Amino acid sequence: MIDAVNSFAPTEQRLAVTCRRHPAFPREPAVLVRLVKHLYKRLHDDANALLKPWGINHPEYNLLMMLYGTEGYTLSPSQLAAAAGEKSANITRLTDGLCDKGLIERTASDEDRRRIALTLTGAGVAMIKGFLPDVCTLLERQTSGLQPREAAQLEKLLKKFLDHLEQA
Amino acid sequence: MIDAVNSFAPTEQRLAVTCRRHPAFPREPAVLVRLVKHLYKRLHDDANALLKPWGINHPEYNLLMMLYGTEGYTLSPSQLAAAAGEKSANITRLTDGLCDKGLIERTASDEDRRRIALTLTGAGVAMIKGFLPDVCTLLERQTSGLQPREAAQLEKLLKKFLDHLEQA
DNA sequence: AACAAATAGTACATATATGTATAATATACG
DNA sequence: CGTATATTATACATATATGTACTATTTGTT
Repeated sequence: MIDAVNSFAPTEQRLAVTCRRHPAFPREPAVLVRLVKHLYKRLHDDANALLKPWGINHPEYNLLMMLYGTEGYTLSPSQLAAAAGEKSANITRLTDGLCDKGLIERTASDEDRRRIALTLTGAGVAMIKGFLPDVCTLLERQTSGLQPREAAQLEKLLKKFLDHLEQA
Repeated sequence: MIDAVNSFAPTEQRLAVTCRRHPAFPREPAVLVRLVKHLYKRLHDDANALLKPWGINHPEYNLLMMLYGTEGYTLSPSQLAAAAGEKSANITRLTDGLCDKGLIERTASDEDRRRIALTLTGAGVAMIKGFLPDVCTLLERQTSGLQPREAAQLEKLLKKFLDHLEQA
């Protein structure tokens, strides 16, 4: 093993001290919340680094991918917000940038005048096809430490965690 | 069941379409990355909301807790960055704010003149003791959908995921 | 001993993200 | 039908976060 030092150890150590001082402090939830945060920061940074040469950042990439996975490559800002996990104001800011880059376009909705339709352009589709191989490699590398069975179990548990958060 | 609609469904649906279009697209890693992101955003927002009446935000809370869990309530900025999972420039900005609020103080290090010692003040310790009950309640509620065995398994898998990210 | 390389922490310009007010429009209700 | 309520999307002021250059200092190397 190259280097078994666990980057989470400094965090866990401090939580252990807090638990000794306050036996009622819920160690497990505190550990889980911080693991999610550390993972998120790392995954976010790695994706930003890979996408930088393509002139987009991780959230922009995510929006493009959610449109790409939709019939007609089209979603409204509200739908895109839900699919991408972004606040509505951020959707406006991010989609402004993607429009400026010519990767998506905004058009009025036929059925509801309050709504806007966001659609991938030809350039947007081309860019996705361009970076997909690199992104696939990154994604595979990020989770290569997990066996398929473990990844499936992790998915199940993360979903359960998320579902319950949303019922509170 | 009150409302079984799964907030992650819009995301997963789009990933499924992408996988059909690109069989080599790694669905499992893409799902895991987005579950982590959705969880992080939600956990972050909930903590910010709870802490707002205390005049601090989630990252500031986290720094206070890492100091609280340390001998003498003292860490250097580098150590705090590692424990809290924050970039060094953010540590400077956040600790500036906590100093302004009188919750921590900066002093020179005896053993290394490049270093600074960050220490909780009496007011900082008092604030932690003040909000801990509410934070404990939030933490317990956030993970109450998971059985203890599931939470332990989730911790193990998240650690494995994180460890591997850091060996890349 | 002298110099090179690395580390610690910060300043600051820039990037990213958000809360909330607002206007326009659709839907619900009496 | 008229009015109230909810929804959609955005503007914009503010909050949060970061990359990188820099200075001071420590450690490593020759």
